[in-house]
Order: sequence, then C-alpha cells, then structure tokens
Amino acid sequence: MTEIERGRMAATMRDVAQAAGVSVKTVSNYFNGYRYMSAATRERVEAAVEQLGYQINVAARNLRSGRSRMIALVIPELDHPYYSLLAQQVIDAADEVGLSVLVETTGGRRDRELGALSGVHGQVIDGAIYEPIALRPADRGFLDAAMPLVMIGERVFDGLADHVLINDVAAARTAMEHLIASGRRRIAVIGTNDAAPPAGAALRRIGCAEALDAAGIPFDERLMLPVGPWHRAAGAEAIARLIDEGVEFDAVFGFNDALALGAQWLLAQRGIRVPEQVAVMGLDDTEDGRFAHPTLTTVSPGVRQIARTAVELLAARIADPTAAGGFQTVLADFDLMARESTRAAVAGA
Amino acid sequence: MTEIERGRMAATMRDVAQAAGVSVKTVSNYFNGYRYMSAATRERVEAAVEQLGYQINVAARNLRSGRSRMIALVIPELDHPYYSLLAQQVIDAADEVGLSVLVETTGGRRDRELGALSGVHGQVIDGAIYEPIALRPADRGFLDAAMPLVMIGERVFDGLADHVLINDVAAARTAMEHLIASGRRRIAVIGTNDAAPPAGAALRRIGCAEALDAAGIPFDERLMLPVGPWHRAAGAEAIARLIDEGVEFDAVFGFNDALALGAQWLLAQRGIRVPEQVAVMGLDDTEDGRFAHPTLTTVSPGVRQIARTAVELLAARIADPTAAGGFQTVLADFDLMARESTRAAVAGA
DNA sequence: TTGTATGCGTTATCAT
DNA sequence: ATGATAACGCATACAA
Repeated sequence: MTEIERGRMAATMRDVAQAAGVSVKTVSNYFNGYRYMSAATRERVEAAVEQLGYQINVAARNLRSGRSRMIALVIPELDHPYYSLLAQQVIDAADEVGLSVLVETTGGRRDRELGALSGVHGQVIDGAIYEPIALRPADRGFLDAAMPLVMIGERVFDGLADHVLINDVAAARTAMEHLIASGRRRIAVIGTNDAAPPAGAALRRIGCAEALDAAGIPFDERLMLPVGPWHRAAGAEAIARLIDEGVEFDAVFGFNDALALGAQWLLAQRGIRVPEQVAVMGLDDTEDGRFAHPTLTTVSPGVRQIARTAVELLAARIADPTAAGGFQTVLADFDLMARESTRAAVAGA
Repeated sequence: MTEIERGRMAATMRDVAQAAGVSVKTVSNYFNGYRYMSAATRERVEAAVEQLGYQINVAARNLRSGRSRMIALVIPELDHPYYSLLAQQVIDAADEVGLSVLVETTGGRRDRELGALSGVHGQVIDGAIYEPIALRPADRGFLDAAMPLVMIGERVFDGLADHVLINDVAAARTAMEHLIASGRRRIAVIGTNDAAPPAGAALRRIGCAEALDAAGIPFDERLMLPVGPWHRAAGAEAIARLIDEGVEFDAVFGFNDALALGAQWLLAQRGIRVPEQVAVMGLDDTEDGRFAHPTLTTVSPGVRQIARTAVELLAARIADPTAAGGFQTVLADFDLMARESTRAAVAGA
C-alpha cells in the first residue's frame, strides 16, 4: 500500500498515535475514558484526532470487545399507536446512554418471539427489551438468550429477567371504578382471553372482577369479550357481535385504546350515542384517543417512564452482567385520564 | 487457554474446519455461497456446523468485510401513523433480503437530519433510507454521507441518490378533483408552507392550484393554511383559526391524514357536520382514517410498495456501489380511497 | 476446487 | 501514566 493510498483511507488509531507521538494504547485509553492520563497527553491526542478527522472503527471495537452498544427492541408490531410510541421512547432513552436500537417485530407469533433473540440479531446485540405477547411461563425453557433482558408488559419469565410494567390489576380496577362511579352497571370488557396469570389480560380481568365485586355488581361472563390482536377492528367486531346478540350494556372498557376506539367507532356507526347511551374507556393514552370524538377516557401508563426504566435497567445489566442481587420488577405509575367518552352518567340505558 | 475453556466457548470457523477436515477458507466459502464446492465437502461442512452449533461471528465478518448488513431508516419520528407504518414495511422488506434496520429519528430538525448519517450510526451502516423534512436543496453540500442512500418523500438531493416518492402534484390534484366533483367550491388546504419545489408541500400546492384552475374556481390564498409539524393538533388549530376568522369553506384537504383528522375532530367539536356541511379528505391512508367517524376519504400512497422499492434500490446499491447509470427516481402508485367524509355534495354551505 | 498466510483496527495484558 | 504486543474471528490474495 502506497503512502498516497494510506492518505486517502480513513485514519486508524495507529495514525492518531503516530501524529500525537504516543502509543495506540494511549489513544485507546482516551476514547474509553481512562482516567489516569496527563493533561498534556490528552491534549495532544485530541489535536491529532481533530487534525486527522479520526473516528473510532466500530467494527473493530465490537470484535475485540465483544460488545456492540446495540440493543434490540422486540415487539409484536410497529404499526400500532402504543408500540410506535414505546419504540420512540426507547430509542430516545437509549440514545442518551449511547445505545443504538434495532427494532424487531414478531407479528405476535410465538415462534418468532422465541427466535427473536437468536440468529443474526442475537449475536450482534448486547441485550434486549422484550415484549412478547404469545409466550407463556411454560416457554421459558425454549428461550435461550444468554444476554441481558428486560421484559415489558407481562410477567412471564419471572426470576429470569428484569421486568417493567404497570400494575395490571390496579389499572383495570381503576378503570372499572371510574365507569361504575359514573353510574354504569353493565360494562362490556374487551380483551379478556383464556390465558392465566401472570398474563396481562388475565390480571386486568381480575382487576375488573374486583371492582365489580366491591360495587356489588354481579359478574356477567357474556360481557367478557375475548379477542385476537388488540386492534381497532377487533374492538369493533366484538361490540358488533354483542349488539347483534342482544346483550345489553351501558359501558365498554377496552384493554387498550385501539380496542376502545374500535368499539367507539362501531357505536357511532350504529347511531349509539357516546357517552349518553354507552360510555367508553381504554388503556394506553395514545394520541388517537385524545383526538377521538368524543375524546377517549383512558388510563395512561406512563410509556416514557416505562421506556426509560427499561433502558436504564438494561444498560446496568450490560455494564455489569455479573451483578447478582436477583432481578427487579418495577411497577410503573399510571393515571386516569377522564375525558368526554365517560362523561354524564345515565342509569339503565 | 485449556481445552476445557475452549470447549465452552463459541465455536469458531477454525473449529468447524478442523471438525470437517477442511480449511477455514472452505468453511468461509460455504457461508458466502461460493459456488464451486464439491457436494461431499459441502456435506462435511454442514455436518460440522450442525454438530458444533456454529454461528458465524458477525463482528469479525463486519471488520474484515467492511460491511454490516445493516441499514438505517432516518425519519422525523416513529410515533406517527404514517412513519410507523413505513418503518414496519421497511423492516419487513429489509428482513427478506437479509438486512437489519436501525431506526433513527430526527424530530424533523435540520441539524439532526444532516448529522444522522455521520457519527456512530454512519459508520456501522451500509446505507440508509432517508426521509428528511427540514432539508432544502441548498443543504446538499452539508450532507457528507459516503454511503448508498435512497431518499423517500421529497426530491431534495436530485442527482445525488435514488428517490422513491409519489407524484405529489398528481396526488394532490386527484384529491382536489374528487372534492370538486362532489360539489365543493371553497376548499381549505392544510399543509402548504413557504418552501419551493421540489419540496412535497410545494408540489402538492401546485396540484391543488391546477385542479382549481381546471374547474374554473378562483384561487383564494386565505384558504391555504401553512402549519408546522403535520400532526392532528396542527390540523385542528388551523381549522379553528379559519372558523374564528369567519372565512367560509365547504371542504378541507389535509396534506396528510393526521392534519385531516385533526380538522375533522375540530369540526365535530364545533358541531359542524361532516360531510353534510364540510367534506374532509386526507392523504396517507393510515388506519386512523379507516376508523374515524365518519371514515376518512384519502389518497393511498402504497406505503408497502414505497418501502419495498426503497429497500430493493438500496440493496442493489450496496451490492454494487460502482454501478453507474445515474440515480433513479421511482414514482409510486397512489389510489383514491373514497369514504364517508366526502360523501353527498351540498352546494354553497 | 481447496489450503496457507496475512491483516482488518481495536482492546487487554503485561511490563515499565 | 504510558508503551509494546498479542489476540479477537473472519475474508481474501495467492499458491497449489
């Protein structure tokens, strides 16, 4: 390689060392924030870096250090108000601690959720923020991710990773209490499914039952509506079926905003007035709800806090994988956001 | 290092070669799809790989090859119906050709859009799909990305990269023609700004003017509503201002669905009936519009096609960066999606 | 068609 | 506080 050729190629640490009159180790120290370095040396390195326009070679660093400063965010889908918000918040929080985010979507399919951490991605990332929706505690044996993991949303894999989530029971109970306080008695609940705790849906169902029980309202299984993916279409279909079956109800609680908005949309299409005839509330506090008509009452899970907490926990695990002390479960705050869709109680619609 | 230690560590290509009784070069050939290999050799390599559970070391490959098989998707924000859909489609399309996607959001800020391709990310990616919204043609000198680039959405940097976008003029004209055909004459347009072509907003404004001109409808600057970010709140505010100023209008065309839905929301809040009094239409075909009440008429830009085309162009550039022949501009198809929000013309509202 | 040898640019060990 | 040097695991000339 001629001098000319070298001159055109990106500068290496060796070039910087040579220009600064120090060893590569010193330059490396500089970039890794090594504390014991004389001010004079530091300045000379800085000058050489500046002069050569040097940028550290990430590939070489990754190979040698076995780290990539990249994490994966594994979620069912990105094209969804809640997940896209979560992803944005995770990306922002990660950026602040110098981590890049590889977004991986699974379509909510069990096989892809299990495989998300192996394969090419699994090798290139230092850890993952992981929100599976199809896995059950029994799947823990199939997940062979030998990497730091922070789980979001459901407490599968308890004792295997850190968890960040809202208190599903309490959040659902709060929502139901709000509806009950506004005079509703026959509350359709969308999103229940046959999963057992600690699945989020099961916990939220428990919260609903608790609220009904405390208010002395009889539990009616016909008002518990299991659905597939928590999309608007599913919410609309569930309520359409309920109406067509002639089951009476005066409120709807969707386990997420999309379900609730789908329900609210269908009610509008059928000419049923919200909130006069039927109240509607969701859980997520996505922007859609704030611009629905009427605006959607919901429970806000503090996505920003969840994302930041998850990133912080993950960064800590990556920095010190051996840190024992067991895994943490952080319950994030939530807030009731009372809006138009649950205003004005009208008894016995 | 003892044999025991080695046994516990991840297998390397050397281990595979040894187990298969071939050289590392042969194993490397196997993983890189080298064609000239005897069936017997291939089988032995496969067996050894299987037996050792070998996975190629991505970091080493990246260092040696100078490639990462990663691309960046640079967009203003992820928490937005259009961009989250685009991101999902890009991730899916990239996955099919073996590329991973690093999502980088800029908040629509010029400095971050310019810097998105340099720094750490810039070094680790093989190319980028790039949708800046704050840049102008004059910024081309400031963007020093020595990497394959596919631009989406606006034709800044013509002749510097491939472009994939819809025909903004035609799409806007189609939307306006639809409104005019339904009997509307005073159409408020949200999203115009002071940028000159080839900015998308400017092109769409031209399309609007063309449609008005063809229909013999006088152009009224008061109906052209510039806004900041194309969010629902901006659409609502623009229409609120228009109403408060007493400007009459019988239709609204938002340059994206979010603006249109914000407008539609405000109209509902003010008790103005859509579409009877005012028709509303958008452009994007996001899910929000399909579940708005009334459902939102819009122009569908075929996001899936855009994403796939962008990924294909980028993959081709990465595979052969020297491929001359100039850069391509691909105009994606669009479709009018007529729904409830523009039904039933009522003249002279 | 396959093998040998070298180097990609960094970090880490050890020595000073 | 700094330097010399050996890996990290793979790809690729070049040789055979």
